[in-house]
Amino acid sequence: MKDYNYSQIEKKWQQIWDEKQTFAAKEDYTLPKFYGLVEFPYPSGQGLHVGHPRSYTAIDIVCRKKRLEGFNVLYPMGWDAFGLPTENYAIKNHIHPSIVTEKNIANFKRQLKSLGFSFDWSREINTTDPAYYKWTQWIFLQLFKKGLAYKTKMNVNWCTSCKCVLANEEVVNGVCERCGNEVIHKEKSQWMLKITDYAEKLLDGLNDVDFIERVKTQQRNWIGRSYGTQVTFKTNIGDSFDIFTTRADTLFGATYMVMSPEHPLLEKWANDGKIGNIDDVKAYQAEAAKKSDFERTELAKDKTGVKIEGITAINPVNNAEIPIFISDYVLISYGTGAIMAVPAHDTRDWEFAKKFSLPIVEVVAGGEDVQKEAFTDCATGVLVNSDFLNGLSVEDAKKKIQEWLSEKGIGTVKTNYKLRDWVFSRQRYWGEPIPVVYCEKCGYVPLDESELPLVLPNVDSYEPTDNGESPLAKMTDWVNTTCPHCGGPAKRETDTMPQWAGSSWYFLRYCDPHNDKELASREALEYWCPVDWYNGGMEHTTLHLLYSRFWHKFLYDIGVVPNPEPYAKRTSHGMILGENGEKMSKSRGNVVNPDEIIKNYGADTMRVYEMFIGDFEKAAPWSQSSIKGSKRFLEKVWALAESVTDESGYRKELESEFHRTIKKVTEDIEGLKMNTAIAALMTLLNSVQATGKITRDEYRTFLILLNPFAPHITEELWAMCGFEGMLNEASWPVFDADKCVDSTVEIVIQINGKIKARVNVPADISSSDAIALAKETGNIAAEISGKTVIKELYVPKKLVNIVVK
RNA sequence: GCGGGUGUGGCGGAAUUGGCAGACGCACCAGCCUUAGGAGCUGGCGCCUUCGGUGUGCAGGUUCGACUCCUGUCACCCGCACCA
Repeated sequence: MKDYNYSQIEKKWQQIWDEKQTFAAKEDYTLPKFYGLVEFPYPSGQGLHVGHPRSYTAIDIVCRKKRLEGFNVLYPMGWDAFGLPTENYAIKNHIHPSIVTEKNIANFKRQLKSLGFSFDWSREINTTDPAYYKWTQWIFLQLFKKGLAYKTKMNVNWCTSCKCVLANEEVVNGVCERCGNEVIHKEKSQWMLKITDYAEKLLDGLNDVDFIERVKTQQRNWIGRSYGTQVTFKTNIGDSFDIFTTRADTLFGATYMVMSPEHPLLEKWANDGKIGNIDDVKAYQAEAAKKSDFERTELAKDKTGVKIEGITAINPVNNAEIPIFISDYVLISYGTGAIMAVPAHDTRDWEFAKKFSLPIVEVVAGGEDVQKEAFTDCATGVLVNSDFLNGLSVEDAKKKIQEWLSEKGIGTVKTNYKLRDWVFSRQRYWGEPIPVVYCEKCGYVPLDESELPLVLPNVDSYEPTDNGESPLAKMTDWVNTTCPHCGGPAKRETDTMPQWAGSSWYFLRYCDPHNDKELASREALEYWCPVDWYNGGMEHTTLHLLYSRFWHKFLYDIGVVPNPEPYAKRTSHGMILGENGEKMSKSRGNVVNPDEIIKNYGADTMRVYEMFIGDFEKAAPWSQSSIKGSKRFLEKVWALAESVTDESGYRKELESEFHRTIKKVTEDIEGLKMNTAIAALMTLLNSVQATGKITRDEYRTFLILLNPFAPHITEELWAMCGFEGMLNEASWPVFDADKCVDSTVEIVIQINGKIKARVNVPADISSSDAIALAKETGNIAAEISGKTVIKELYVPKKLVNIVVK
């Protein structure tokens, strides 16, 4: 028999699959469908990482199995190709980003093909292709028309190294998610998308989808809904202002107020000359503005602030005059940018009150001394020192005070979210142009849809500028245009869209990727959507995953897509770590190159190994020696072809094990437990090997079960053994539940829970027979003689336990 | 601080309506085969000194029986982080 020449075999089948378009999704919309999706990669210059195939292989296995089960499967792939690294490479080497992108894509595609993924390459998409980003721009125009895209001057996150604005989601621990450099605040005019309008829908939609729990939790926390009350406070100088609180019940305990240093009322009061200590206030405001996010969160836990002299607030419940402070522990971007401080029942207010020697008044009894520690428990407290609220529970007091406030017209029930609007413009070249012009007369005017795509023009230099403008701003003949509305002179928007734009709807394009009339036909969307199973990284939970749900819900609302949620099911894979247990990175020198692995072990071994490596959801370290186990397994499967007999069916002694394995592999693939599915196949192989031969039908079943994991070797063996057609056209085996159990089983016999003996019994033995048999086995009788039997029990197919004293 | 998760051999990891702990694989050990082996085959392999004990982070509890359930506790990882 020939040796297992994986290189030759893999190349052969990859060619055949390509030529025959074996894995192209069918246009027949009457068939049952399955849409499997993995996050399309950013084609970086480094090429594929061994982490990519973990996700791709898992869903490839699911898709291959679904095809064998008769589903019309869509498993597409494409390129999320706009982005900074390409642009930076282009700057350094003076090559146009599109050329770099093309080269990187070719390399990625070669690598993906060499792993034998069953992608439908006829539906390949590329976010930098004008035919694609035409529709990205089109969606932006729809958002603009509905008032969900707007431009505003605001305090933004600015990465000093990328020279670019970042979304909140892109700032991690005060530094740029991409380059790790410091993020500062900068006042800039930016395009924004009103994702906050969808906060409620994004939260509620989570109840209707099958996402792993940690994804749901993380999105819920990020959106951060909280129910509370907005209360209006008057001041001694007449102006009033609103605060937001979740603890309106503690209103009697409010002993001071705090405003964010950026609160707009401060400027008015300063201009009106109402602030007694204006210099101190201005100094504090300047100090706060200078701080980066990092300093404000990490280093500023220690409370600082300045009391505003000359202005006091009036507590509406008792008309007490209380001081107003400014402090950066109150954020302008959340709630109303001002709070009532209840030091007795809020830890932060308590710290501030201690530092500034402010009164701490207990209004909820049930905790320790509030002078020593804030009492924040809502469940057990009882209201005190609160006039008409006294004696009520926190919950009841909230209701009562809300009624009271609303009667007086000074308080309303209010829901707040942590989620902020999405900063949508970037001062970089390599992104989708924003299809809007600015006209002195008409303001921001969208391009007509017939003008799309607005193609990214060629520029001489892609260098970002220090003044915060996009490289496109230098292209004056492109920038200067006419207003679509009034025909007068106008300027094009020179900022581009963020990397997240193209990926926010790409899964829709796969349904109908060559359509030049609409982003995808209604029939295609109705057939394929929603995505049945989407696997991707946890790092995208509050970025891509949230953004794309937002766009999708918007598209649903304007009638473009038929479902309110884009993804029916979301799972997430753990990282593949370096051999030393650390994250793989060039600088750590622990990067494993997939090309090397394919060359030395083959794609099938690589696939089996990555699936066998451990729990799919957890991080797992790469092991160069463990991969050999997967190779040996496939070598054994190969060698078994020599021992195929002419017998048909399953042999009696192996029948139940075959049925059990079919059951196990079938269920494990659905549960993404590829490691135990492979273990079951290995166990079955060991059992078969022990008999020294395998029947045709047994081998046939085994090859089909293994096919999704190791598609090339199984297809080759299938052909070698002369089974009908191609393996990918075969049917997934079904198991018979009745045949999963052996007719006799080994049970253990315990005395007082300790194992004393084992015995084979018929699987359907009665309880009394089993116990009787147990007592006759080995030295059980001797062990229990002279003792009192208190209890005897039989757990079917497991054990007999005799309890004695 | 808040939220989520994890803790099992030398290693990756199996096992949950409570029922044989360590499946499967790696590494390792012994033997066979070989001129040779980073190949293959056979066997062994949690810990303790054998009989026999003991063992799933630690300490208790429930139970005939606990990796699994309960109480407390420790450690680590991830996410968010002054969100009122």
